Amino acid sequence: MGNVSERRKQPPQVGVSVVILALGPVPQSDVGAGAASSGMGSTLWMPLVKRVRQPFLGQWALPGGGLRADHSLEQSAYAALESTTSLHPKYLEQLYTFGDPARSHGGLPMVSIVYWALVGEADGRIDFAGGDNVKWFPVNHLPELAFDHRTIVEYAMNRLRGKIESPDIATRLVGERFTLSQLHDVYEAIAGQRIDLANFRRKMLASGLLEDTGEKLRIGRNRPAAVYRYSRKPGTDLWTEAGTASESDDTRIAFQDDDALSALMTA
Amino acid sequence: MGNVSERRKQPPQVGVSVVILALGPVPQSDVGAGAASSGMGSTLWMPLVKRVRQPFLGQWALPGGGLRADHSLEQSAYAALESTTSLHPKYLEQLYTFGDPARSHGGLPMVSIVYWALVGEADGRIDFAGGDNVKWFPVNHLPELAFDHRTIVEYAMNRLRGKIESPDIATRLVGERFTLSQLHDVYEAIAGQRIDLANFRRKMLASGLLEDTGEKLRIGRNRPAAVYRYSRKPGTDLWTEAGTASESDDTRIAFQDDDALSALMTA
DNA sequence: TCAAAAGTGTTAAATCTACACCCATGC
DNA sequence: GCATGGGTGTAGATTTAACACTTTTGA
Repeated sequence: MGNVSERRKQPPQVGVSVVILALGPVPQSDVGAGAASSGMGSTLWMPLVKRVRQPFLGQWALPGGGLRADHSLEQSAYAALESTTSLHPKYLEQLYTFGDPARSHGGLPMVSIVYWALVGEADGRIDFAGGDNVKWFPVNHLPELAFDHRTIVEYAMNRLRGKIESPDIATRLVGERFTLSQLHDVYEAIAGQRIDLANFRRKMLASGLLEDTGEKLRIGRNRPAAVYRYSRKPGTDLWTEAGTASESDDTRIAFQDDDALSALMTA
Repeated sequence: MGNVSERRKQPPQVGVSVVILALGPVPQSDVGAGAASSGMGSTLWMPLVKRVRQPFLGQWALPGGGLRADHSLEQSAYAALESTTSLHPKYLEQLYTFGDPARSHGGLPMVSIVYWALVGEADGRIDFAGGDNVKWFPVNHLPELAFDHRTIVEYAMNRLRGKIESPDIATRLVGERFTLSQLHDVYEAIAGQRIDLANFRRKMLASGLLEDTGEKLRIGRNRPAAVYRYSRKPGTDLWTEAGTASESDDTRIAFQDDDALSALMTA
C-alpha cells in the first residue's frame, strides 16, 4: 500500500453523501388530539445511518457511498437515497464538495460530493422510528455525527433557508395537495421565524403558482380550508421529477441564482 | 492497467479547475481615444490554457490539475490560478462539481471540482495577449473549448450574474478605488442590461457599503467624479482575502444564499 | 457657450407591513 | 352563541422606476 509520503501524492478517495429532509410531526408532544394525519406544527426530519466500521464506528453519519467511475454523481446520490428510504425525492441537488485533508480524522483522505434531497411527507409513510442501522432524527435534535457531517448538515440547512424564496421548494416538501396554512407551517418550520399569515397568503396567491383544486379540507373542527396544488407551468419546469436520474447531471444544472439581480435592473 | 470492466468499479480521477474572470477593455475597438487607462465599456476576460496531450490536444481548456490527497480543494484551485496569472484573486469560491462519466470524451473518467475566481482589473497589469500556452479571451468570444468546459463557463457566468446583487462582488472586480460610473459599468457588463444610473447611484450609496475617499477622478475631459472605496465593515467580512488559503476550506463556507427569504418574513 | 458626464429631485406606481376585521364551522 | 382557524380589507410606510433637471468641467 505504499508509505505515507507516497500516499500524499495519490488522489484521494471520492464519495457521495446525501442530506435527506422530510417533513414530519413535532417530536415528543401533541400528536394525540383527534386530527386526521397531517397539518399543524411540522418539523424537518432526516435519516442517518450507523457506521459499521472505523473510524467513528457506531456513530451516526449521512447516507452515502463510494463513487464508481461508471456512475454519474446524481446516480450515486440517488443510490444513497434509496438505501435509507423508498420514497422518491421531490428535489435533488448538489450541495457542495468537501475535500479538506483534515476532515477524514484518521480515515483515508476523502472528497465528499454532497447532495441534498427533499422527500415529501408522503402521508406518514416514513417510518420515523427506523430500523437498527437507519434512523430518522428531527434536525434540531441530531445526535453526534461522524466526521464533519455536522458542518455539512448545517450548511444544508442554511442553503434550504436561502432557497425557500423560490416558491416551489416548499411545495415540494408539503406534498401534492395542501392548504395555505399547511404551506405556511412549512415556511415557518424552515425559516424558524413567524410569518404573517395574511401577507403570506396574498403573496403566495399573487405568485400565480398555486392552483385551487376545488377541494376543501377541514383540519380540526373549524372552517374548511381550500386545497391548492402547485401548478407546474409547462416549460418552467427545469426539474419535473428527480426520480428520473437518467440524463447527464451535467447538462441540466439548475441556474438557481438567476434573476437575483433583477433588483438592480431598469428597463 | 486492468481491463475495462475492472476499471468501471474503480473510483474516477479527481481534478480541480478554475474559471478565472477579470475586467478588461472591450475587445477590438475604441481604445484609441485619449483617455488615461481605465473606464468606459468594460468586458470580462478569462485565461485559458492550451492542452498539451490527448484528448483535445491543442484545444483550449480551463486551468486546472489533479487533486493531491494532502491538498485542500481550495489550495488546488489556488495553484491552478497561479499557473495562469500572478494576480491575487479577490474572490474564490467553489462553483460546482462535474462528474458524469460521459464528460471525459475518450479520456479517463474524471470528477472535476470547479472553482471560480475574480481577479481585479489591476490597472492593466494583466497581459491579455498572453504567452503560447496561456491566453486571455473575452468571455463572449471564447474559442472552442475542450471537454464540457463550455458548459462550465456558462454555468459560471450565470452564477456570476446571480451573485451580483451582493454589492461587494462587483466592487471586487472593479478594483480598490472607483467612481460610481465605473462600478455602474461593471454592473452593466455583468448583467448585460442597461441600468438606470441615477437609481443605481442612490441604491449603492444607500447601501452604506461605499466610502467616499476624498479623491476626485476625471475620466475624459468632463466633470471629475468622486472616488469611492468599498468599506469593509469589521466582522461582516467572511472573506477578507482569498490569498490566505491556509485554513480549512470546509469550515468557513460562505452561506451566500442567506437572508433570501427575508422577502417572506414579518416581524 | 457647448457637449458630456456627474450628480440631484421628483412623482406616480407598486409593494410591504401591521393589524383589524368578517366568515364558516362544530360544539 | 362562541371559540377557532380561514380568509379579506386597508391605511401608512417604504421601495421602485422613470425621467427631468442642475452642476461642473475642458475645449
